Amino acid sequence: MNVGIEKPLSNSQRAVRDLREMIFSGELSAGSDHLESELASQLNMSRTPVREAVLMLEGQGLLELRPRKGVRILPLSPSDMAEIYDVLTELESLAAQDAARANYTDADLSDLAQAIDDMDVAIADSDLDAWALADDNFHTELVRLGRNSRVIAIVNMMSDQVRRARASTLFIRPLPTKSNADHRLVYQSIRAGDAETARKTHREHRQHAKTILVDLLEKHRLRFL
Amino acid sequence: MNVGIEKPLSNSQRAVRDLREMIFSGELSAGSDHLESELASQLNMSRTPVREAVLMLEGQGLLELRPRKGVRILPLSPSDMAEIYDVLTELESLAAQDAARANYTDADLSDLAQAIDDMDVAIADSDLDAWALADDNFHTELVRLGRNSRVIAIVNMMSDQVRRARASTLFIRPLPTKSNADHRLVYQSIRAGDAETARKTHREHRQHAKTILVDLLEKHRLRFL
DNA sequence: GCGTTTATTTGCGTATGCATTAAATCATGC
DNA sequence: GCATGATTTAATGCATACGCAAATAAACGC
Repeated sequence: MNVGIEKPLSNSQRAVRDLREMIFSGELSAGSDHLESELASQLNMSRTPVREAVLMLEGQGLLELRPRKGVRILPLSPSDMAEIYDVLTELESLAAQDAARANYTDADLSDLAQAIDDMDVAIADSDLDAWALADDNFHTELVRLGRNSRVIAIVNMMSDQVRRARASTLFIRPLPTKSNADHRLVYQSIRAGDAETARKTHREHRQHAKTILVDLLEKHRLRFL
Repeated sequence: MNVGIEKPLSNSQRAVRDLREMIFSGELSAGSDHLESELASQLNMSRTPVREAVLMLEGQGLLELRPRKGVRILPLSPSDMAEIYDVLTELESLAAQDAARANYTDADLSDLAQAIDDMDVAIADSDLDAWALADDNFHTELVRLGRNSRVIAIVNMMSDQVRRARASTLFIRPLPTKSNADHRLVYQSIRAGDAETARKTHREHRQHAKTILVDLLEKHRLRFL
């Protein structure tokens, strides 16, 4: 176990962590520009590690480096969300299929099952934050079970981008009371080793989620997040 | 048109370009370690832009930064190749489907058709390099037609990694005489607007290519590329 | 000899300063 | 009044320097 000893994070690592946090929290809002030197002084370090962090986050698609204009926090349009959801749909479905083929024991799948149960509880409590957390856990765990490190990396990256939008989208959408039935079906297919059903079910689930979300964004005229 | 005027590339951009080239050409071989300062002097610049380039390439999965051990050019195992092919399969199939839905004109699809014709010629000539180039073009164009910028970015990234292995794999595999029939079928489905067939056909094509390649690597005991 | 400690080397992370160059501002002519 | 070119401003890209920590070598005790 990790016994409390925190390894001293390097400044550039701190910068990555803190900048991500600032982006997710909205402290750095989408579309806003920031000079390297400003960020550096906010984070109490020199430009060098900030620059390195910014370079990495640019690779993650969270921001954009525009020489002499500053660092721009990338906004997400509905069509960006559509793109992201399409990628997530394909790769998570692959993960579901691979997970089903892996002959996992119930113990291996316990985290997945737990996430589903947590979502049920959250829905019963109408606790949107808890639901969002459990939903994250479900998808993270599903992808982990697929055991494709590239898929895991890409899905995490895309999920990060979605996470930013969640603050705005979470409270305008209806409680996803039905969606957990899909989750359970995916879970059972994996458990049963039925790769085709796992894949197909998850795929349809994700496609449905996409249309719901995109329609919602359009309806609320949320052009950018 | 771009009339010959080349904008002066920044040093870190040059570093990215040159390091990539050195990796693809094998000048920096898979598994080898290199100090930042060595690379810097090879590229005639200071450590700073090299470091920035390395950071970006690390995000692309081409190398790994191991403090005090140097920059490690990442080797690709057969299971890495399997992972990559799985991702490519899913995302390219998505692109094929989306392309079919886009109602492209023959003119829009001319590059795709051209790539297929080029492959035919290359196969007739037994020109493996020409075939590889045309094959690249086909896949690049297919994904471009899918019009999902994230898919394009990810596929390019994964293709880069495959490209490194091609030098080793190209000459041990049989001439892909049959594969072009698949390409044509995908093309025709896109042209006909038959998204399901385009998707399914390309998917099967890619899965087939994966098993061929992975088997070949195993058979030749190519543990790392 | 061999394991342990201490010295030395060396590569990295970061700070800093400067030259470059794009943007912004201003001046000038039409 | 507007456009165009000159001038100023300022953010960046990069080189350089330095301290720290890790790796290696050397010295030492057993």
